[in-house]
Amino acid sequence: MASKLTPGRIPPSRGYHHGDLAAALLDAAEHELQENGIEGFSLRLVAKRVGVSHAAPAHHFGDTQGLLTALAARGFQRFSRRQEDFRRKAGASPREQLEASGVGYVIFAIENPALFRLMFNSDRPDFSRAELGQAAGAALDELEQGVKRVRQEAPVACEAAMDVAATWALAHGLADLLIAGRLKSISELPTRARRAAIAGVMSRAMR
Amino acid sequence: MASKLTPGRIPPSRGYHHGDLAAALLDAAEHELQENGIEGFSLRLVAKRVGVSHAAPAHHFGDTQGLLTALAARGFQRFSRRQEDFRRKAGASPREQLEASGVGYVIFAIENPALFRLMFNSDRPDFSRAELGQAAGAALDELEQGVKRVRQEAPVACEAAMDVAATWALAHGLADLLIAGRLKSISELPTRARRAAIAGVMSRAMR
DNA sequence: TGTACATCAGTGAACGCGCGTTCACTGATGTAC
DNA sequence: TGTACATCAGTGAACGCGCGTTCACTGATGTAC
Repeated sequence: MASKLTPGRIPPSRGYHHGDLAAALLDAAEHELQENGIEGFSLRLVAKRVGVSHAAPAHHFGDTQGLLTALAARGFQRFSRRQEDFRRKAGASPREQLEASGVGYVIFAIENPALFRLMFNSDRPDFSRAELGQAAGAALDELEQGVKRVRQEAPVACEAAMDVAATWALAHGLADLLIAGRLKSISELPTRARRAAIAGVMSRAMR
Repeated sequence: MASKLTPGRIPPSRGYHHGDLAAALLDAAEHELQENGIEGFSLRLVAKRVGVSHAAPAHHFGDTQGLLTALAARGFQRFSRRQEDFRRKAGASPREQLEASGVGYVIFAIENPALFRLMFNSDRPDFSRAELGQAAGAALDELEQGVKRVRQEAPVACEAAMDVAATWALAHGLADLLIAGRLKSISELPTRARRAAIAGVMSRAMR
């Protein structure tokens, strides 16, 4: 990102220039999304939260869609990384790795419900922009590769596309229902138990 | 609904009074939702589509949220009925019945993507209103009962809550990914093949 | 090191727009007698 | 059957609001010399 600070440079804490407004706007936009939902999202509120005039964001993101596109792209990067976190802590077998991805998928959604909705349930970000299209594609590819590795280990008769669909749908459905506050039998568990329940659902269903 | 026509009564095709404006507004709202998405939904456009002044809807639904709540409630009723359609055509065993519900779940979403999103991915309808809460609850209960009947037939060691979660999540995830235009390997199939693929995913995963 | 200048980032006032809601109204309908 | 009246459904003008966007501007920064 062009506005990224050169390393070691300390941004002035106050003053006419912000220092790293682009990043600050993304953070603020994410909080706005959490608090007001996509339906109540506005550029003016984001600017207000950062303490900057409401015309300032245009210098960095063009328009509202630009900001939401950048936010969704950053979301997909974090989404991939979160799944990687879980894979790193899991066993080495393809199956354990795939399950870990699935758990990471769901946990990310729980940790970032508003962002997850922006990424998956909104028409507002522009997926045709390379920035976002690539980030989203990379996240999906990783999952697809995971499924293929499991099939190579224990080949079965079904079509690969259906394996991918089933695995993805399970993780995605769990994520979406949990953040919508349905499936309270799981979402209301304490953190550790909830995580175990999610892992249980993923592993039983992948069997 | 209070505005329901008494049977046999023919509404005047033109005139100051509409005849059955409440139903017409719901239909128009659904089309608006399809065309503009929830994010672009407005009461004024709905009224315009029906050809009525933009203050008229207030007489029937109070405010925007009232209209969206009624629309979502009607959606859940149709959602239940659609699943029932598929159950009626399926085999009698609990497993076949549950699979049929799952397929109906996904097909409904494909047939009514905007409505499905209103029902599951929006904060705008008010689920605390009895009208909607009951319709949504009934749809879920039916699914839950289906899972329980399968477990009675072939009891396994897992918690019932997890069975429900896995089954629901699979159907829901498939639905949500398909209407988001992801999973193109399935969504771009012709109707019959697509339906078969959905049934395949559901049945393999429920195994 | 100092100065001039170009570039950039953010300001704040102004714009037009569509929105939901309110309100006094009027035309149509149904009912009581 | 006819008339008076209450109720209801829809009108259309008006309101204030927050929105995104535009624009001339100004303060800060970095660079060339």
